[in-house]
Amino acid sequence: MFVESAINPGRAVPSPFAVQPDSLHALFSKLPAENLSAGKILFLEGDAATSVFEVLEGSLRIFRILGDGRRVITGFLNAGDILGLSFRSHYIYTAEAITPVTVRRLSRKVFEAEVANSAELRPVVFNQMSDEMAAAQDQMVLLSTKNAEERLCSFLLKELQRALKAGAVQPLVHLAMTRLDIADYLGLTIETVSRTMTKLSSKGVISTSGRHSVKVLKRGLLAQLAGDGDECEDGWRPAVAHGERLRH
Amino acid sequence: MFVESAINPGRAVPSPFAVQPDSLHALFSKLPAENLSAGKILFLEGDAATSVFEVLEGSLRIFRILGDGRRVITGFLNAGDILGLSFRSHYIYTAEAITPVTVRRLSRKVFEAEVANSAELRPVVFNQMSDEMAAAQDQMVLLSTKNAEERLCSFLLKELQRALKAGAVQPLVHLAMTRLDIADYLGLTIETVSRTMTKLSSKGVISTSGRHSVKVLKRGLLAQLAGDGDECEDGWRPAVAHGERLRH
DNA sequence: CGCCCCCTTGATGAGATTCAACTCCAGTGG
DNA sequence: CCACTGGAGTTGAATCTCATCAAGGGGGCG
Repeated sequence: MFVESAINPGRAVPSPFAVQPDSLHALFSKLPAENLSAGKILFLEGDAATSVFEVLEGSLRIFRILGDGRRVITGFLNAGDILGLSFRSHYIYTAEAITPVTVRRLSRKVFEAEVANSAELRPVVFNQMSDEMAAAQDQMVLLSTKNAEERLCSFLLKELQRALKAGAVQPLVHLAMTRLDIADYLGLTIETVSRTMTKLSSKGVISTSGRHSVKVLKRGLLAQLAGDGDECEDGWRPAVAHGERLRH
Repeated sequence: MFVESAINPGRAVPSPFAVQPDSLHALFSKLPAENLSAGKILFLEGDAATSVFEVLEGSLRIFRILGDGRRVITGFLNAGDILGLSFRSHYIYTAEAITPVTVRRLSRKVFEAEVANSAELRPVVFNQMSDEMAAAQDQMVLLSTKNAEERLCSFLLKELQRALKAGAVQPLVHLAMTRLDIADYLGLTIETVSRTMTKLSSKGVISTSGRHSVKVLKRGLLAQLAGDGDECEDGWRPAVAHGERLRH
């Protein structure tokens, strides 16, 4: 059950269900499902954060809009994900449906009361928040240091892992979002995303069919091109430049 | 006490003490202080996450090292900050002293037990984690969309706000970290940071004296150059492209 | 005082953005 | 059934910002 707790592996996995899959899920199970059609807003940045959501079906993008109209997508959500934990009084980003979406809504008050009353639930919520934090850190690493190809490969690799974890047998990724979404998520332009996709296709790493379907032909190479293949894996430690460990 | 909860303002503030300043602090108050000299490591990425820390004095950098040796600084910590909340079983980054540092160490087990037993403490811990998440999101926005000047101005502005909040009367910022630290934090090179500093000086926005002292001469212009001056402030809302709100 | 490291400044080049044209596809209505 | 239309994606050429490579200052500490 705690296989996800080894050195790094669970970090990039956005699913909240790596541990104790059911206890959070159960909170929502008796609530009515709500439907959003594609393009509809679930909540806006700046709104009072009154609800926590569970995504039952479909995909959403979460983003912030800057003063000059630029959009930064900070994440995508899919079936099984929980949305709305890491907020104080107001939502710090907008959540919008990419595809038709089904969610369950739990009032924040009830949610907090349930968490307060359940010693089982607390570590699950805590782990969920820690995973979100870890994913944000990964994204910061991607945005600070990776070039266009590395970013796109990282993205495709993560989507592939998600698909496989969700039960896919073929290395086939369905990208619900548009190229512009991917660009805004990776800190690139739509043209650069498109060009890089083309380059990966011509290298034989992937093959695209239609706008939303990508088959991964060379997973190893994809991982290598993603740039963090050997990052701190299996016991590797950064060289300590001029410091010793703190005795304690 | 809840002034920090208005639309956005508290978001970028890393201090955990915006609300209920003392309850977290109190947890650590009876513990012995530990000292680290500059350059010493408090903990390494990948270490078992056994402790939570309170910084009493000094500054630290938290970072990850990539396979090829590149370093990504994901944050800086100062007196009053809490370190080590957002972890699962292992630390996901390294924490290293920039200046001589004094910390108090609380075992994770004890910390979790205390939190479990105190209904007062839980929302404080929760808010602290939410603030960390918000700061991470801000950093993602900075790294995705801002150019070198905007990044540096954002950074200086944040440091200025921290200094003022800490009781500074003059608009004087002390940068404990090196240019390389700033570069690794902002996703730039040391040369670009240096050039941009020079440019801001010659524009009369700031004036530097020595390597670590920066006086902010034109705070308004600095905020404007930071690029998010009018981002969603006072009720501004992003135009909803093709969506309506979900009725609920 | 002198050395070393940190920082600054300059010249060049690579990679991504920008601007622009064109293709492809889905949906619509005649 | 097919032409029309508009959004999404692709491709090309020019531009620009920032990284890289290289050399020179300056401050702090022995």
